[in-house]
Amino acid sequence: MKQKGEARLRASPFCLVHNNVRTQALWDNYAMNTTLLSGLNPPQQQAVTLPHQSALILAGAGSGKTRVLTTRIAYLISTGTVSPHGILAVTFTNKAAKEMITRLTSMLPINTRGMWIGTFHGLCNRMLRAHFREANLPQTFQILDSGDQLSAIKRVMKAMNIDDKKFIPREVQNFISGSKEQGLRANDVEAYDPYTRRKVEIFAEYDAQCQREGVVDFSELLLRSYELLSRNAAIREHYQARFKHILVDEFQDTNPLQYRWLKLLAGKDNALFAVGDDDQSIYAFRGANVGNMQELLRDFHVENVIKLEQNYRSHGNILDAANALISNNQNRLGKELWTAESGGEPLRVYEAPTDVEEANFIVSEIQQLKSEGINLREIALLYRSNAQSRVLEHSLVSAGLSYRVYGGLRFFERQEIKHALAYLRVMENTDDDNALLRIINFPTRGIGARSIEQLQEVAKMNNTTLFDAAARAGGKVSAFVGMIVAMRSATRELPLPEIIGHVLNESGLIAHYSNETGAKKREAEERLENLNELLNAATLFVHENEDDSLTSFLSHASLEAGEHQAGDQDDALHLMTVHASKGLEFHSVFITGMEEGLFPHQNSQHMEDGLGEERRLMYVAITRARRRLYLTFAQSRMLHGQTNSAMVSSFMRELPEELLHWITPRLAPRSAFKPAYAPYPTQHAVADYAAPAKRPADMSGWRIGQNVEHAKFGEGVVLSVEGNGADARVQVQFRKTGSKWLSLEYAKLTAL
DNA sequence: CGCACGTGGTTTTTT
DNA sequence: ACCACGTGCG
Repeated sequence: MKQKGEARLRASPFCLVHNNVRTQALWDNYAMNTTLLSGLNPPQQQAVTLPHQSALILAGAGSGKTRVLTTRIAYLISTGTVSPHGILAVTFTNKAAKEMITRLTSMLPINTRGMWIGTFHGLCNRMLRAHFREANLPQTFQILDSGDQLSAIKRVMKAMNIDDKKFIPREVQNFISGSKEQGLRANDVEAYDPYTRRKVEIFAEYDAQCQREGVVDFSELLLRSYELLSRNAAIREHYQARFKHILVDEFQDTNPLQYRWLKLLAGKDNALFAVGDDDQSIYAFRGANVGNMQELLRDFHVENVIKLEQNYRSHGNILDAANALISNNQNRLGKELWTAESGGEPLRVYEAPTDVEEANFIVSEIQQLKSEGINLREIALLYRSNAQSRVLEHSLVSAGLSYRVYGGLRFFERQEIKHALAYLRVMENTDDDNALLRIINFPTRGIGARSIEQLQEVAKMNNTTLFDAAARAGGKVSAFVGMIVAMRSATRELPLPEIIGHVLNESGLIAHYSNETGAKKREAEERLENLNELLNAATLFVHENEDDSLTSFLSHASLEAGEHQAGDQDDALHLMTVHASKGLEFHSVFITGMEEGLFPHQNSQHMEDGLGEERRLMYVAITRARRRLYLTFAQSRMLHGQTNSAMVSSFMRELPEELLHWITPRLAPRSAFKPAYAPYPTQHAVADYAAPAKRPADMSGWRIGQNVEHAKFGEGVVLSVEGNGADARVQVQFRKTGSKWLSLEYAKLTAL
């Protein structure tokens, strides 16, 4: 066994010899490392065993990215290259961080304590808690989630007397977060027009308000941490001396601020090990900058990019389709997936007349798959936008198939949970006006809008927080203050779950929901269950965390809004957006709504590299499938209450025909195009429906899919036909001018 | 205070 | 079509 491992290592050009330091520890762990490395392919081994230098690992879908990342850490530690203390591993989601810890625990005989493994936000929070004074924050600073941030912005705008019609709070929020993600404070933003200047003023006021109230939003966690490191040499040097190895997952998703944060921590001596896939960059819309990959190569003098191109997930045809599609993108770092598996099945394509029929087809296929023994949990229905799930759900319910929709409201975002947490937050930090406003009159205790306004005026006049103003008020307001103070002293010595139990009762939340009757009864019962679940979450938290303080739990609640729900066990279909599917895999995948305007989405056209991002999204969707992939589309679909006709997605034409099996009659072959127009036929949705045998010409003489020419509008394709005789109208999608309804009595249409 | 009605928005979303 | 949110009335 040992011999075999040794032979393999010798045979590999990427063996331990890379590591020039022949430490005793290395030798001791030789056997262990052969185990660690066995089963890795050569590029994976090369990545895992790289010497102390910065590296970019281009890891394709299903190429063992997480495995390489965790094995790298295990390798560094077991060879004695670095102690756990010197490891910083960063992810984007809590799920990914947990996964990494779980895998490491199973690989290493030591526990992961000492390493910093977590999300960007989690780690920044940790750092700010450790240096709250230097970061100019109260010890018990609270974290605003996006909802909290939005209400805080609305409050600022109200105080500034700003018309929320002219300045839409949501947009201001994007502006503020967007700026911070670029590393910009209000006075760093260059504003050349009055509108932007006003937004900058709101930005500045908002930050001032957050500072007064002792709260930070998500991007503030990062920015504040970045500023702490850049301004405080002692702290910066401390962490630079500590984290010899910095490892980043999903590097293509980093925003400019996150990249600067990483650079600062890496300093000039530490190794940044970045794993990512430019072809799976699908979060540009929220500030991710794929360009960071090229910058990394330059800034860190990365000499060799290691590519992980062997895919262990999908059959050949699926990969071939993905490769063909993504090859249409520009400026790729370059990478082509391959597999040792055979070609497998062709991709199945289905064209439905309507979205409802598309859903019905999917249901019947699922029933077929089910009868073949495929578990429902191994099947995913993917769509570009959430609105599409509705029709699918309807059909699934009728067919009695169980399913789970991902991406709904999460646990800590539920109203009743937010209320309960708000009580706890005010107890922790009375300056948190956001939290105070949420609960001062919930459950209702006779403190109306008028009283609250008065409080706000008093607070503003005396330059204090609402709680201080409330403490000086009388009547019901002072009763409220008394309640908070009493809660705080009554729970001072209690363990976390008991603190929460006390607050749930004393606040009147339990009583409030218990008293609901009539139409709201059911809803209230569910809310009570969730409050009970909050107690369970607290109990679990105490078990799992060393620091089981209330502050720590509240951070946890903000940073980890809670995995979607329990119920992972039951065998149910997965319904989700393509975005949400990243990182997952299924035996069978349905990519639904393959229509121009939907996927690629219409709005992507106005954005730089919008089509490229949509194509990457499609690439992600395709590569989720292990064995079987369906692509379905509908000629007409109900959207925003209106039935729309659409052409098939231009992406369909980017898939090699020989990989496709058309269940419905297939589209006209590529030769039917005249590529005289734009390089991508998206703007001028190209006419390419073959005459489907099933749909004969109707009384009007025109049939759907017919290629036509109009004297004025040029070439197009018939999307639908309506009415007869003098009333007959046809809807035509023209290459150049979009779709139009034409009355057949007047329009001069010629068949092509 | 709570309900009824009106309005705006509806690509993707983690922290 | 549908949902979330805000305002105004009883």
